[in-house]
Formats: sequence, structure tokens, C-alpha cells
Amino acid sequence: MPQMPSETLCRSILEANAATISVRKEALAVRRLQTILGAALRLSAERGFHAMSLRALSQEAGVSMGGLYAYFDSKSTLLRMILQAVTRAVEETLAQPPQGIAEDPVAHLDWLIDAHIRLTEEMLPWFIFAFMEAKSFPRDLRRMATDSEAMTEGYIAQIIERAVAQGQFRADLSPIVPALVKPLLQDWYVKRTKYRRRGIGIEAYIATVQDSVRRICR
Amino acid sequence: MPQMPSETLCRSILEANAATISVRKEALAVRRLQTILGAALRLSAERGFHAMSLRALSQEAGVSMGGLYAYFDSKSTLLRMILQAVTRAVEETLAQPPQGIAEDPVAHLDWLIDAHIRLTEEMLPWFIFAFMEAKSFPRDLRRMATDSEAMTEGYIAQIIERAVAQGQFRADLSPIVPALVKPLLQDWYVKRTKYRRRGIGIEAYIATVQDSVRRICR
DNA sequence: GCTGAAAAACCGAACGCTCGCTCGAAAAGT
DNA sequence: ACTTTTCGAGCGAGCGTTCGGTTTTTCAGC
Repeated sequence: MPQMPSETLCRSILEANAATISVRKEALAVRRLQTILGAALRLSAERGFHAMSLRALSQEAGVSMGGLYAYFDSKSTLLRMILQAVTRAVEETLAQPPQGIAEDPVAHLDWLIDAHIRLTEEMLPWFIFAFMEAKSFPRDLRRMATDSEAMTEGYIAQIIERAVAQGQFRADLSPIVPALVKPLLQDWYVKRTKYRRRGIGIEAYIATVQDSVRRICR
Repeated sequence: MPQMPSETLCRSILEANAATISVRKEALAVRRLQTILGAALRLSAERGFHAMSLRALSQEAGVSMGGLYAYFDSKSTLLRMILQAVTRAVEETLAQPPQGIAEDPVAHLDWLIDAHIRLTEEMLPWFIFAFMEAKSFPRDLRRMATDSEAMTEGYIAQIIERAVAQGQFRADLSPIVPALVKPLLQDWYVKRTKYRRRGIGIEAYIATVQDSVRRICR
């Protein structure tokens, strides 16, 4: 299973949660976080986060029960860590389009589709986790997830608007269209098994989504 | 919250699970099933099926613990009941297109989109449940869910193929396109809250999806 | 229409088990 | 010697499930 530089990822998680993590040595903490979070994602993928017991996590990660609690103070904090990492990754990625691309809305839209799908590919287990678990948990976390989603849709809507203003997209476009792009991006990781089984690669998928969105809007 | 003739639905569930339901009087059993399943869907919507305790269900439904077990022999049987009802509803609906519509693939596709979205609207809590819970449970149930999804996609693929053969859709259509229609149908109930908040109605949503799919394919 | 006993439906305390979480002690690191 | 990290048995709570007893319904015989 492919993975983002999970060391970088875990280091930023460590920073964000320094208050609740009692291990002081950074290098050690980062390494441990990687194994713990990796194990948590693996087990959650099987039967869901709620069904994953901390005893099972302890065994899978090779860390004792007490050892786990040096890295989070409750199971739901563990959930929060993962969800925050995912939303942060999306925000950081989409906020940094390549120089000058914003001037050509159609190219910008193509880039956004490409960047989003590739990001979810790099962090596949993280995104699958976030998508599957976000619904069944505390208010504030659910808010965070929907806010993040709204942000993505906002980007898309802005780009489309600009394209309409420049006459590159048709003017009578339904205001619902920006909302329909997101599920097309998500399907790549939500139904990942299906696409893998059919031998559909990421390049072909990206190209199809880009082409479809352009056809809808033109 | 709107609902399908839940009496009819529960009657068919009763038939299908007659073996494990110990209550003999049909009218009574159907009524009770409605309240139990209704309560189960309501509670599951809050924090997920796994997080719903049977004690909470017992209270919400106004039926004792022992009383619940007259209608299912284990919590996962309850899950099976709901999932089966949903997949059956999809199968029955899509298998019965209006007379003669199959001859015009484009009209057929419009009808399928319309019928699918309206069905999920009628049975909203059921579909939300199936979508959110299907992943975290036994192999055979997951198979059932993915098979049902594959069936829907199969219908779509067939219709598109016919439209291509008749020259109504372009011949160089990506084979990925049929897969992309399903998430557009699903978004209506998966992100239902969002659309409700924005005041987007089912008619507008259906029209946008139909139009988008046609534009992708032409 | 009434009665009474058999059948059906219903109840909820109790059971065994697993859960998230704690904490005093052992081990490792410096 | 002292701080940091790791350990895992043990705690109370809550879970799904059971089952002996109670209530309600049914219906034959009068």
C-alpha cells in the first residue's frame, strides 16, 4: 500500500498534539507515531474505527496498552489526530496552485482535479479512514470534515465562476454543478477496490474526470 | 422525514425473515417491525449502527430487550434485514422500466437517473444507513452491497453502449464513464444535509445530473 | 356472551465478556 | 542516581444475549 512521506505527516501531527503526547524525544515519538497510526489505519480499514479495540491496536503496533496512552489521552483523540492530518493535507495542497495557473480557469480546474486525486492516492488509507469514519463521531470533528469539504467545493465554484466570466464555460451553468465535482474526485478512493480490480489506472481516471467536467461546463 | 410505504417494506422483510421471527400474527409483527426498524434507523443515523446499543433501541422503540429478540436472533441479523431491504428495492425498481423506453437509450438513461434518485429520496434513512454501514460488516453483506452497486452500473453501461451503437453518444467514450454516474446519483442522499440547507430541490438535482451525464456522453 | 386454560407475546434482571482506561512498578536511557 | 519510557494486570462500565416468569390474547365448550 502506497503512502505519503508518513514521517513528515507524523511529525506535523506530533507538533499539533504536543500537549497530549507525553513522550519528549522527538525522533522516537515520530517513529512510534508512525507505527501506531499505521496500525490504526490498517485495523480500521477492516471493520471500522469503532470496532477496533485498543487491545488489538496494541498488539498490531507492538506497543503495550499503557504505551499507547503516551500518544493519546483517549481513543477519540486518536480519531481527531487522523482526521486533522487529512483535512490539513487537503488545505495545504489546494491552497498552493502552481504560479500563474489561476489566470487560466480551465487549466486551474484541471490542476485541481489532478492534485486532489493524486493527494488521495498518496494518502489512500488516511482518506478512506476519514471518509468512512467522519460521520459517526463528535460534533466538532464532523464540522471539521464538512467545512473542509465545503472549502474544496468553494475553490471549484470560484474557478468555474471565473471561467464563466471569461466566456470559457457556458453562462447558464446550474449552480449545482460545483457540488457534483467532489463525488467524482472521491470515487477514486471510496471505490478504490473496484478500480483496482478493473485495472483502471490513476492517469486514465484523472483524464476521464477532467474531460467529463469540461464537457459538463462547456 | 419522508418515507416509503414502510408497511409494504416491512411486510416483505417479514416474509424474507419468517424463519427467525417468532411472532406469528402478521399484522402485529408488521406494525412492530415498523417501529423497531424505524427506531434503529433513527438511532443509527446519529452515531452509527455499531454505536447503537440494543438497550437504547429497546427504549426508543418502546419494546423490551426480550421483545426485540422476537424479531431478530442477533444484532447483525437486524443489520442484514435492513441491507437486504435496500438492495431489493433497488433491484425491483431498476428492473421495471416503463414500456418501450428501452428503445430510446437516452430517454432510458434519463429515466434510470430519475427513478434511482427518487427511490433514494423515498427511502432516505434506509439508503443512508446502507451506505454508511455496509463497509464495516460481514463478508457476505459487503458482497451483497457491492454486487447491487455493480448491477446498477451494469444497467448504466448497457444503456450507454446502446446509445453509442445508435450514434446518439460519441464512440470514443471512456469506459470509466458508467462508473462515474453512480456517485452522482449517490451524492443526493449521502450529502443530503448540504442540499437541504442550500434549498436545492430534488427536481433541480435530477435535471442537473441528467443534463451533466448527457453532456459527458454526447 | 362468558369462562378458563392453553398459546402467544412480552418483560427485564442477570450473565459472561470485552471495552476504554489507569497506575504502580519495571526497564531503558542519560 | 535520576528522568523518561514501557509495561500489563486490573477496574468499573456497558455490551449482546438469555431465560424463567408474567401478562395478554385466543378460542373451544358451555
